[in-house]
Amino acid sequence: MEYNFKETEQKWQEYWREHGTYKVEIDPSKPKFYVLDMFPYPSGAGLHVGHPLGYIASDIYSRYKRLKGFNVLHPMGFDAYGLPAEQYAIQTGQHPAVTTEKNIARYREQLDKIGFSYDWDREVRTCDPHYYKWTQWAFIRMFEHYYDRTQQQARPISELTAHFAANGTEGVNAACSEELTFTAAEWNAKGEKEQQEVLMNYRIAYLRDTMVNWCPQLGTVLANDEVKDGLSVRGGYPVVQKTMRQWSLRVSAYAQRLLEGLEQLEWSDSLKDIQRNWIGRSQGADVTFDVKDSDVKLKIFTTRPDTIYGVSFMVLAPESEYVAQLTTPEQQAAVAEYLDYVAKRTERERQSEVKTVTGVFTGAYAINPFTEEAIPVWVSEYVLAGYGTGAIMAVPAHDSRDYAFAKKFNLPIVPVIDNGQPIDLSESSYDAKEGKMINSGIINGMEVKEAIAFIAGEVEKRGIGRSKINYRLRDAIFSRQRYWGEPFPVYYKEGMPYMMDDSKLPLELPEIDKYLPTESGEPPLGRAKNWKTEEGYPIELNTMPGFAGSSAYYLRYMDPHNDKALVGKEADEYWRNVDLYLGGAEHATGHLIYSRFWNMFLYDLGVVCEPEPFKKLINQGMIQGRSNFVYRVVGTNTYVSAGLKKDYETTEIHVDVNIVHNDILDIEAFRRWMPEYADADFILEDGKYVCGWAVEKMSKSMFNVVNPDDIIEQFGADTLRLYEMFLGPLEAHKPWDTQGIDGVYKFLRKFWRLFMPGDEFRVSESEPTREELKILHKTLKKVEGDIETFSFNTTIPAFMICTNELTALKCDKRAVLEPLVIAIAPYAPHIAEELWHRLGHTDSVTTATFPAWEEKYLVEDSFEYPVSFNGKVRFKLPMPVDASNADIETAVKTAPEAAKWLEGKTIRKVIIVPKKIVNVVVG
RNA sequence: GCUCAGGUGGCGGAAUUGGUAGACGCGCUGGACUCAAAAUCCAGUGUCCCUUAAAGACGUGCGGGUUCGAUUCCCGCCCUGAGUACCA
Repeated sequence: MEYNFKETEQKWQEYWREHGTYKVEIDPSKPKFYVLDMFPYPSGAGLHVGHPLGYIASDIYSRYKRLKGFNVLHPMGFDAYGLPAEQYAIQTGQHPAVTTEKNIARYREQLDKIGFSYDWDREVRTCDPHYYKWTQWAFIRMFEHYYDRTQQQARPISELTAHFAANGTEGVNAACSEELTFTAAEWNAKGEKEQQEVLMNYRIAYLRDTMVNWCPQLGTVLANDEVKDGLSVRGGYPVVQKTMRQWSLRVSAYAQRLLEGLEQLEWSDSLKDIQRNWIGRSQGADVTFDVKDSDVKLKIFTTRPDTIYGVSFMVLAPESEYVAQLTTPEQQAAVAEYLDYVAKRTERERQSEVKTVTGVFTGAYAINPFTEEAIPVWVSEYVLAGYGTGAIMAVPAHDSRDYAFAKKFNLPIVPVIDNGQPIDLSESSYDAKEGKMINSGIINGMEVKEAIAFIAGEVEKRGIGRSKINYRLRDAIFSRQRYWGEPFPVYYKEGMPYMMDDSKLPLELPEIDKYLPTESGEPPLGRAKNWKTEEGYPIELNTMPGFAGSSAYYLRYMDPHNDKALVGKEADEYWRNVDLYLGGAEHATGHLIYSRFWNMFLYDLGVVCEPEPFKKLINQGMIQGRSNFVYRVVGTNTYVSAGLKKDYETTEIHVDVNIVHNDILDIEAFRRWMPEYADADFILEDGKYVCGWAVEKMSKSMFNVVNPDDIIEQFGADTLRLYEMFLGPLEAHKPWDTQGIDGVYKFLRKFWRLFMPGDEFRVSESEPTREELKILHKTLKKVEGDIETFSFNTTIPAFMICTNELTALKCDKRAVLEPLVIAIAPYAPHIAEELWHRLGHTDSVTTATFPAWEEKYLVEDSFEYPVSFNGKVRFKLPMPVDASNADIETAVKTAPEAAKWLEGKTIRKVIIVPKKIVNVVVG
């Protein structure tokens, strides 16, 4: 009887649902294991075959861990707030909640068909008030805390106000937007509003005028990770810099901990690297320069204090406050003109024209504290306002950007480092941190490293600066001018923001009639009626960004129905954190940073017991599409086969991969596909039309989307699961090609036939042979080793070989077949469940124990005799250490084991192979 | 530019971490079964030389090196992909 996947898969999916097979509860008697997928945003297009790749891998691992005796938490949910639903709402008037609900239902339906072991009772949706109540709750906590650098943790803002009242800013070491200094008396003299303004400088969630990435087309601001190459990641619209009053999260306060925390994590090195670069720690020093004929102290940040004798000019960022302070009356007009030019440039222009050097002289001169020389102060857009102090000392001889600037404006280039060979400064600067100092007064002759430390110390001694660490990581802008997001639990009194009481949570998203900004330019929530507190205070009109809801969702899965806490103590202490997290690497600088920050904050508050949310992380690769092309002869409706196209001038046109088989076009289907092709002519080769192909992103516009539903319909879910794993290494990007799926489909049917040699299900209870046991244990060992290392792609061949070998032996022993059913269950749960029940079990295969393999069955026993192998004879011999080929030959000849097999034969070749085995080719 | 990952048959990819390169699958070729097709099964399939086979030579991006032995380690290039981009 052939395997009927359709009937079987449906039957067991229903069984699992009815029996609550995948429901999980806290069980202190078992070790826990938490396997998580990055939850999807349910888009209108539904899933394509690329999406489930990671889900299948994590499901295999979950099922395996369960068979290994772990209590496995494996939940799924939806990142339900997002731009597409809102855009759709703007166009159609359809409420985003309705669209989202519909898309989720579709996703759920598709996911269910694949046979995942999710505990759906724990599902979370970020747009559900029961869920976002806790997003709002966490935000309020961030508002109520500041970051104490001395204690290296978040502390209640009340501690800070108490300190201010007693000592002013004296002794305060808090993360802040700008360093403030005031006395206790000054603090106490301030009014409520003034005090609140000061505290805003310290709060972890704070409201402030900031330079933001404004995207006019989307009508909203974007975080740094939502912008790429000056364009919005979603939509690809231009982004400009603009000052706006926005909520921000003081992520930068956690920079050092985010950096150090990486050490403990089992993440790929490349992913850790991306985060390290994003955090961008750099060790240097602040140095203050006096300004000639002025009281202004010009503070700069440098990582190369050693080059201070080579400073030949200073540069300010155009947005720097110093510009106004330092510009001389004579230069006023020129500077104003330059600032105007800079303001008009978009972020994209600025980035694409990096090589173009621009700038203007302020007219001011700074005094080099070491040489006492007066050096000109310039303004240029190559210096960024947001990093360091927004001002630099320029050393053109040893910094390529300063070099380009000096060349353009004819400023002096003074070498201060000698690396042994003559340094040629006519073409480029010498940026390396190696060599001896020259032309450098007190540090002449020192090595660069020495000089850096010396000058840093000297600067500190003279009180004109101090060592400083800067981070590239910026605070996260947290306001979005959109409708479809979490409302802020914030109201305004006399223009100052106040948090709502926890008892008012969740603050539910109000209904509005249209989803566009208001006529006066307010965000969509400006349209909401009665959007005020009971006391009549107006409520915040912005909503939270996409990453708000996804930052702590893994905690909510632990205790999804708890109405009293984000996560209860018991649940948190049992499940702790995610043991295995699977998702795409594109979240490296967004979600994965924000989540770690959010979790560390909650850790500081004692809400969670682990400082890091995701212990081990695997980035599954993307499944790309494999597109097919036809070639239209220019100016005709004639299409030429790929092999002949070089003789014609052609246009390449995407053709639906679903009407192409093995790169051969189904001509009739093509004619039916679109009206314009109805009377197409073809130039064939060998009677066939051969299509071209290319690997591209899987997308509708390329006509290369493959829907998992179609694959399941044709081959079944187990085949889809196996094939997705078989395609290649989990972490690699790889194209989907349906052609190869036959192989695993055939394998499953062969596996089935092991139990069904005739028409009847039949296993024998007799003792297996040593050979059969060897095949079994070899396979079990391979499967276990592969799952533990996430090499799922090489497990499938192991199952195939095993099945072929057992088929050849006509093995029907229960003692061999039953363990194989358990071993394959994580990969192909439906067929395994069916066989398990046919084997006479009444419980689910998920409650079985993963069979242990034993070394004793794997020991090679045939090596005392030579085996014929590709015309070679193989011996087991101790491998001679440090032996030349000749020595090995001697060793072989004289070895007692070998003598009897070499009698009267000539050794033609000796090959040493692993495990001290020698291959001898005899003539 | 900098950082990281990678480059193996017609294709996807293996190779127990320095030990028989190309497992397994696809595709292709031939055969069995069939009136025929589908399905299934069997055999072959890196390149060159050759009627075929044996035997041989060459083969893991390119050029060197270490080693008895290198896809694996080292040095220098080339190419592809990803991240990042005036971060001082």
